[in-house]
Amino acid sequence: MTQTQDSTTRHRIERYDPVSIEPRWQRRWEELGLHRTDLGDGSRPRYYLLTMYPYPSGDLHIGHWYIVTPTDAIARFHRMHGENVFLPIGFDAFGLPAENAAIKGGFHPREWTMKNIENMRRQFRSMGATFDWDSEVVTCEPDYYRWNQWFFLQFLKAGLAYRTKSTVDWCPNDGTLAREQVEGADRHCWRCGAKVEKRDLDQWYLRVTDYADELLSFDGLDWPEPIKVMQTNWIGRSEGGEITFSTAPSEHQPGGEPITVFTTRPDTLFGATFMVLAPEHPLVNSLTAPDRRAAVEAYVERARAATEIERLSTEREKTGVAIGADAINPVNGERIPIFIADYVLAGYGTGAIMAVPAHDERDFEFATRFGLPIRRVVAVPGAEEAAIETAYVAHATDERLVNSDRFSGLTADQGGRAIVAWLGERGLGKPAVTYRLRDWLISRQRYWGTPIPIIYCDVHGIVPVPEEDLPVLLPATVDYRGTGVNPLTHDEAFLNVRCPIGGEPARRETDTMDTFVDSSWYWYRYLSPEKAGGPIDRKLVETWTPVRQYTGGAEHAVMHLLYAREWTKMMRDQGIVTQDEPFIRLFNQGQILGADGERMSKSRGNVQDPDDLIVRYGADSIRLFLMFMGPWDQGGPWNPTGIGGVNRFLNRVWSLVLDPHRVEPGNPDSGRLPAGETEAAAGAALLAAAHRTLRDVTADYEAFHFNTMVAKLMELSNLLSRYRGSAIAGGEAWNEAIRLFLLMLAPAAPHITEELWSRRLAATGRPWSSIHRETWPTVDASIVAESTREVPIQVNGKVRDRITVPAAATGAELEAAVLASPKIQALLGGRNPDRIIEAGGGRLVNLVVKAEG
RNA sequence: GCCGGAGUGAUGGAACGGCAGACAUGCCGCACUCAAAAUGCGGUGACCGCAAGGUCGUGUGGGUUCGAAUCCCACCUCCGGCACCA
Repeated sequence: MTQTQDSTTRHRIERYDPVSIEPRWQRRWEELGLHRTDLGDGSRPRYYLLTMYPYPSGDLHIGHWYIVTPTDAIARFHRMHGENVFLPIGFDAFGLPAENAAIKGGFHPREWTMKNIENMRRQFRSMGATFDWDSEVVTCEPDYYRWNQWFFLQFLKAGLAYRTKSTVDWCPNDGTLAREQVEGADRHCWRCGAKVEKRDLDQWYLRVTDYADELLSFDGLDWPEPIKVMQTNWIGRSEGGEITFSTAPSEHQPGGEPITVFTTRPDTLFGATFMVLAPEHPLVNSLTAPDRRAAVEAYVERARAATEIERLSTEREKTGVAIGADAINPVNGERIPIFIADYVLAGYGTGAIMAVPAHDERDFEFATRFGLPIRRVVAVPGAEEAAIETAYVAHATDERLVNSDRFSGLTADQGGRAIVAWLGERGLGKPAVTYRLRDWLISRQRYWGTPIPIIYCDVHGIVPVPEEDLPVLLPATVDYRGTGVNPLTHDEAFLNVRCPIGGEPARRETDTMDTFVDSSWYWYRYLSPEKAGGPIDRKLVETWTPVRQYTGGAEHAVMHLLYAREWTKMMRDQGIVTQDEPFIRLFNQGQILGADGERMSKSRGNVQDPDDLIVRYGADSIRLFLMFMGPWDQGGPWNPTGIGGVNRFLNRVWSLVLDPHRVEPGNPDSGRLPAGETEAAAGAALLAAAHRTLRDVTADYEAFHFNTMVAKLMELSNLLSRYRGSAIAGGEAWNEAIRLFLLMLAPAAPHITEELWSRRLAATGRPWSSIHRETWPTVDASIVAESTREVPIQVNGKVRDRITVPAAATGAELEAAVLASPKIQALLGGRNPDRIIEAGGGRLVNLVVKAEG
C-alpha cells in the first residue's frame, strides 16, 4: 500500500500534451529534411505514392484529412522498409469557384486562390503529413500552364486536337461542358448544379475516342472493380453493323440518297417497319416533304429547346413526326416511312436507326403510339404466331429467325452474320463498332484557366501560337464588369495580336482549357516542377512512373481518372513518355459526410474544421481516429464521439512508456502477475503477443486495413496495462514489447511516438535519431509459436466445450482428448459419434451424431 | 429500368466456409476522491432460469455443407453510377 502511494504521488509524470509536442517535431522534421526525396537516388527501391491534389477552396475539412492521413501512414510505413518514397502535393488552382469569389469580392481570382493555398499548406503541415514540399505544383502558375499549352500544340500537330462546330452542352455558369461533366437525368452541371442547355458552338476537342478500345483494357492495373466497371460502361462499346438504306423517290425528291444506320441487331433487319432520324440529322432538311415542313421544323425547334425539360420526366412519352419520305430496306426492297424523333441521338452511331418494334422496347413504344406495323422476326418454337404484346429482346438458345425470307430458321447470331455478309457483298453494309465515349470538349468560356494558344487571322485562318511564344499569359488585371462574361473577350490588350505567319492584325482565342487538363499530367511535373525546357524530365519520369499507388475519391471515375489515362496514351503516342498507363494501383477511400449524412459543404453548415479538433486532441488523435473509425474505403457520416477513445488510448500509451511501474490504487490486482504465472512465463507471453501483433499489424498496413491495425495495437496496450507495475514491468521483455509497439504505431501517430522514442533514447544515454528513420521490425516466428492451443469442440455444429491440447496435437491424439472431455461424454450419453471432423489441421473438432429414431 | 456496392448489438465496426459481436463508443456498477473530473476494474445481443445451463440470433425466404455472417438461388431495403446509346 505504501508503494502504491509512492508511485502515484511521488513519481507523477508529465501529462501528454500533443499541442506542445506536435509543432515542435513538425519543425524538427522540416529542418532535417526528413521528407525530402532524393529523386536521383537509385540505390533503394522507388515508391511513388500519389494522392489526388486538392482544389484550394479554402475550407480544408476533415474529409481532406481522411484522404491524406492514411496515405501519409503508407508513406511512413514504406520508408521504414528502406524504400525511397516520393509523396508530393500540389494544388488544382484553376477553376470557377475562384472566379465566383472574385466577382463577388471584387478582387483577382489569383489573390483568393493563393490565400487559400497558404492556409491549406499550414493545415497539411499541422497534421504531420510528410509531403515533399520542394516538389509542389500550383497549376495556375505560368510555369505550369504553359505546358498545357505546349501539349495542346503537340496534339494539334498530331491531329489529336481539333476545332469543330457542333451542338454542345452549355451551363449558364460554367459555359461549355464535356459530356461526362453533365450529370443526372435532369442534365445538370457537375460543378454548380445548374440546368444544362444546348448550344451550337465552335469548340476545341481532343480526339480521345481514338483510344476507346485501348482504354477498355485494364491489363496490369490493380484498380477497384467498380471503377473499371464504370469506365467500361462509360466507354460503352457496342458491336453490330452499319446498314445502308436508300431513300425512295417521291414527288419532292428523286430518291437514292443513302442513309446509314447503326444497329446491334442486324439479324432483325426484316422486322424494320420504319426508320427514325435524330432531329439534328443532316438529311432531315432535304428529305422533308413540302407539306410536312412546318410540322418537322416545329418539332426540331421543340426538341432543341425542350430537351432538358422533357428529360425530367422518367416516363417520357415517345414523340416524333413523319417527314414525308420513305426509305428502302436493302434486303427486301420494302418501303418504310421515315420519322424524326428525339429518342434517337445525333451524337451516337450514325444518328439514324432502323426501327424494329417487335424486338426493341423503344421502337415498340413508338410504333404503338403511332400505329405502325410490328413484325416478329425472331421467335422461340411455338411463339411464332402469338400476339405481340411487348418487344421480345431476350436471347433464348432455341430461338430462330422467322419471316426473314431465305434467312429464316437460322439462329439470331447466324442470321445476323449472314445478313451482314450478304449486305457486304453488295456494298450495303458491314460489321461496325460504336462507343458511347465522345471526344473531350476542352474549351471553356472562362478567364481563370489556361488560355488556348490559338490566333484567328482573317488571312491565314486558325494559327497556332508558335512554341517559342509560349506561354500565352493570362492578363494580370481582370475586369469582370459585374457579370459572368469571360473578361478575356473584352480585354483589348489580350485580344489583339499580330498573325504569327504574316503579321496581319489578328485576334486571340479567348476560351481557356477545362481544368481537367491540368490534372491530366500533374504527377509527371512533380518530378521536376521548375524545369524550363520542357514539361517533364524524361529521365526521372522513366525511373519514377507509372505511379505505384494512387489514392483518392471514386467521384472522378469517368472524369479525372479517365482523362489521366487518355492523356498518358496521347503523350506516349507523341513520344513524350513510354508508358501506357499512369497509375498501377488505385485505392478509392470513402467519403466523410457531414453529421447529417450529406456532403460536407460550407453552405450546408455541416463542415468539420480540423483546426478545432487539433486544439482539443492533437493531430495524432485525429489521425488515429480517422483510421480507426472503419474501413478506409467506406467513409461515412462524421461522428466525433469516438475521438475520446483514441485520445484515451494515446494517453495510456504515454503513461505506459514513461511510467511502467505505476500501480492503480483502486485495483487490487494491479501490480501483480496473474495467479500462477511466473515472471518467465509472463515475459514470454508478452513478447509472443508483441510479435503476433507485429505479424498482424504489418499485414494490415500492407492491405490498408487501418481500422483493425489500430484495434490490434489497442489489444497489445491492454495487455501491457495488465502487466504494468508487475515484476516484469520495465524488464527486458517489457522494453522489447514497448519498442515494437512504438515502431508499429509510428506511421499512424508520428508525433507521440517520436517524442516517446526520443525520451527512451535519452533515458539510456543514446544519441537521438528519429523513429521515422528506423527499420520496420521483423517477426520472430519462434517467439510467436505457442506450446499449447485451445480447441473448440462442436457437436453437430454447436460449440459445447473447449479443451487445451499441445500445439502439435492432431489425429488420434486430439480425438482421444476430445472424447475424454466430461462435458462431451455427458452429451454423447454413451453413443459413439458417427463422424469426427477435424477442421483446419486440428483447429476445431466437430462431432456428428445422428438423431435417435 | 440497367450496372456496381452494402445490410451484423443502442452506435462505429471485427470475424482464411470453423468459438459471431474483436477493438472502441455509449450505458450500468464498483474502486480511488470530502466531492466532481480524470484514471482503473467489472458488466453489457435477445429470451428462459436463483443458478448451473439452455434456446434463439448476422435484412427476408429457400438451398449446398459435418458446419454458412461468409458460398448458391429468389426477394426486400439502403448507398453510388448511368439516363431512351439503337
